[in-house]
Amino acid sequence: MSEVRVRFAPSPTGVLHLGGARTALFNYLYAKNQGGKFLLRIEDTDRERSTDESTKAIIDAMKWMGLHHDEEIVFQSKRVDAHLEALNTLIKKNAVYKCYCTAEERNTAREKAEAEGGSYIHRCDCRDATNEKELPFVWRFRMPKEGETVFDDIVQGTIVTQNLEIEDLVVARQDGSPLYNFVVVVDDAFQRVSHVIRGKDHLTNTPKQIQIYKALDLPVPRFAHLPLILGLSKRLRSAGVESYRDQGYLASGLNNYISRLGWSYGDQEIFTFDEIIEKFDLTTVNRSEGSLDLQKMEWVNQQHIQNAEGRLLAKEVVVFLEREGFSVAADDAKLLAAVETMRARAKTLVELARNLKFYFVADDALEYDEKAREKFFTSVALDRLRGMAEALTSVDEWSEENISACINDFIGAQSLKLKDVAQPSRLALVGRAAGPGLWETMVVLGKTSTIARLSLAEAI
RNA sequence: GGCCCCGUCGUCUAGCGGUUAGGACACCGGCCUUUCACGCCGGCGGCACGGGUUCGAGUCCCGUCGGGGUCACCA
Repeated sequence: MSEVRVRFAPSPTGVLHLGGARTALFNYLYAKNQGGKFLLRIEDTDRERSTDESTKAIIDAMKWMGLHHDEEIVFQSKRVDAHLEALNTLIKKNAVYKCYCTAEERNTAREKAEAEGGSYIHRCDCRDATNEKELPFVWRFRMPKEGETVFDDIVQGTIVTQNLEIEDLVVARQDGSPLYNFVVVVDDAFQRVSHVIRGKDHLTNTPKQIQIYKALDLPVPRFAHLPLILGLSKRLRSAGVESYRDQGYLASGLNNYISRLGWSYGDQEIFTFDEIIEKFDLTTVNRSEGSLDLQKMEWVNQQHIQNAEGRLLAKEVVVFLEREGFSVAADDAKLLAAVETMRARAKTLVELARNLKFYFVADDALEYDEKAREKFFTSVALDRLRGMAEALTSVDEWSEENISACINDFIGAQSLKLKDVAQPSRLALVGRAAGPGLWETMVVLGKTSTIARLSLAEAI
């Protein structure tokens, strides 16, 4: 069996949005699952709209997602010679013809067709004209007029198109520059692409391209057209992968979520990246289109935050802590410990970083939640906090066990219950009425900070 | 409008002629508990509609309706 070679071929006209990201991901997954190659081609022949910034943004986004391409990136704009050569082949084979029709002529014909309630398919006398004219022309492809074009789409099933329904598409502009449906064939053949995996919006291009493959005597690849992602609000639609990265998504979480849009593996929801690669199967991809569910996406990300290796999570969150104004080393022992106390409480890295701030703020700069302060910092409570602070000075080995024993002695001596002091102390230590368990919080904070914060607590 | 594709809880999905139609998110209860989470238990909620085929249809066929894609000298 020949090697599986797939490609992702974005046009660099904007950011890599989720739809494109999923196409790239599915290509990558299929390639890796099959032990094949994942190629990247930048379709930058539309000079008007293509930008270098966009190219860079797409490459960066893919890199972040972990979708590393094999072989050199192919820039379509650098392949015009090959395109022109292929065009020459078509000309020699009489597979294309000169069409002299003007834009006005086409427009009136189109309007007429639409007025009659049909669709416009360009047909003119140029195809059968025998005499050359000294007029501007485009090259049109001589589409078969009879029969049908059939292909077996891996996800969509058998697609049959009547050849009469396929237009004699223009293959090269008046200025001689080749057009998309033509160059995509030339380039896919050049890169020896075995499977074309792309969005379903390309479905109607496929029969045209198949006819071009045949005219050029090139092997026709297999096709797989992915259902589109619907229900994206305009804002979500335009949001690039990097905006999700900035919102605190882990690459593994984002990949997991978007892979499940159209693909599934029994009842399993959470997958590591390697697991998706191992289990991915194009033939089980759904035909129906799906839509984004931000809440579920967050939940999936949360699961990945919970499962992530501690050092990796710490490394990821450092950037977000930086944004909150805290500079912490990725391998800082306190950070590592702090992350462990908080990971179950964050859906995103942004949230995790915010929750972690209190560990790193100066003891006398800790701010208290106003509502909680009014509720818990009663004068009785504050007395108890100071008592606790004093009792804790006697703890030598600063462990959860010893801290817990010390505090229990303290409250036992006063016939109190843990409930009586838990929330006031939490507020004094964390600044909020919610947070990790007290003992673990104290351990991470350290003896000095713990005692300082308990003593510093004040009513308004 | 022509052509093409799709249609299971609100959302993502399992199902591949015989199931009490399963799971997940969200939502609502409860448990756990020093708070908030996490976790656990339970609940709500679905085969778009109408015809066939069949002993039997979410599963097969046709139609209707609904949704989407595409109809460039863009990619």
